[in-house]
Amino acid sequence: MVTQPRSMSKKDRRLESERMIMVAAEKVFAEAGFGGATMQLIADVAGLPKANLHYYFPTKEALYRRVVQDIFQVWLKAADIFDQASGPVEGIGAYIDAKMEISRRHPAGSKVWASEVMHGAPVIQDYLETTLEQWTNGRIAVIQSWIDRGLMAPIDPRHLLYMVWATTQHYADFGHQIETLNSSEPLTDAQWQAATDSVKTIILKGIGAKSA
Amino acid sequence: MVTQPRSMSKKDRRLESERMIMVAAEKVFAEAGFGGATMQLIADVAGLPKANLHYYFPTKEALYRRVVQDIFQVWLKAADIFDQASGPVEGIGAYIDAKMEISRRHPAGSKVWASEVMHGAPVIQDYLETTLEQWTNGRIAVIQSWIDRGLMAPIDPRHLLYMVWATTQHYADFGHQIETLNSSEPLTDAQWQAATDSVKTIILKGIGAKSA
DNA sequence: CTTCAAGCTGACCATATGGTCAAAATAAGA
DNA sequence: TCTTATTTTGACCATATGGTCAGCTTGAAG
Repeated sequence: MVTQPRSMSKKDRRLESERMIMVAAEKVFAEAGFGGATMQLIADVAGLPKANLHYYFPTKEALYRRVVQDIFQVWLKAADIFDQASGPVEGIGAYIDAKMEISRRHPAGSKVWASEVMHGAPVIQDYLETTLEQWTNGRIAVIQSWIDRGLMAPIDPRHLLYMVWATTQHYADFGHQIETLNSSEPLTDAQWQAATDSVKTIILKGIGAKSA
Repeated sequence: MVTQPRSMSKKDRRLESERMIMVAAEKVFAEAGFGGATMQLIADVAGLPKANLHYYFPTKEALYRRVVQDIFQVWLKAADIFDQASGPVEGIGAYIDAKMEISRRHPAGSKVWASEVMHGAPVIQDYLETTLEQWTNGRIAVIQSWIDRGLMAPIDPRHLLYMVWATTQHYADFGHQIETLNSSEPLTDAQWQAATDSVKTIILKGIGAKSA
């Protein structure tokens, strides 16, 4: 078994090409929106001729859909931590950590998601109605159990989730505004840490979270 | 003095026409993004021929710029309450009330603003660097004075502001997602009130706000 | 080496879009 | 009523864009 194969199989090359295109597409869709993005620009960013994109992805919509689906998966995976927690301090705290990390590492993905939802979720409406709703209801049940066990104040779990989503994603979606208000400098490690701490402090204190 | 003048002056008619176009434009820009919006669609929504739009607004960018500037004004005005407050409970509480009300009444404007910032603020960057920065610094000073007077916990005022912005605007920008998770029904009056209460409760408690 | 399927690409096309313009319609003032 | 400035609009244009396609290249299997 070779750990770093010099040459890839055909299947691997195909996946690799698709991956490169999707990375470029995510970036361009995030910067220009679906309507403002052009296949030509995505091709340029990916360093490929435009016709090559259409070899791997038949239409702009198809490419966009794949990008959004990809982001949604990252989104959901970040929530695994949530379930293994014994109480709100650990669970919500870790969830905020994870979501802030995603905002920092994958701001483009967050923006594409935000843009998609803002425009009425034309391509992932079915995901919202199925996967997201199930996930949300599951998490609401967990939070409710914490409330029932007296581990936090009787806050409506739904609005708590919205607040966590809104606040953490804000650092990605509105990153440009935040950077501008930071003397047009990207946040430093320390500033990201301070932001995360502030968010966690306010929310955990705000819901009266107690360790289990 | 006639309270409801049957006929308007030339100036009024011009303003009225511009207003109608901008209302239509705000809606279309919010739904489709700048790139996805078309002058033809805006014209259709406004009930005017496309050429008429270009009589009042020379280019798509000019129209868009006016729409964004308009929104920014509403944004700033909502903050007046902030200053007249004696302490964080009244000031931040009223600010959250006002911003939630805006999210409910002008979701399209919020979306246009979000879209603009997400794409790097190509047309209102100067506003971010001047007006918004000044406004923000002013509010930070107010919050800091509250902290100094022991009226709230020593939270970084900047991140507190971001949290208020993020959370309140989330109800407009992600309104579609929220509606989907609400059995695809718009939030009722009671649900909006519950949302506002939840947000205020968590944040005010989270920062340890005391009445002055 | 030959074969052939998979991968790649320049050139091309139909359409949609932002924007223009000349002429018609309308309204205001003398 | 006549004149003039403003407003309105259908028709038109140049360009950009999503998508197609025929032919070329590549590389693996036999």
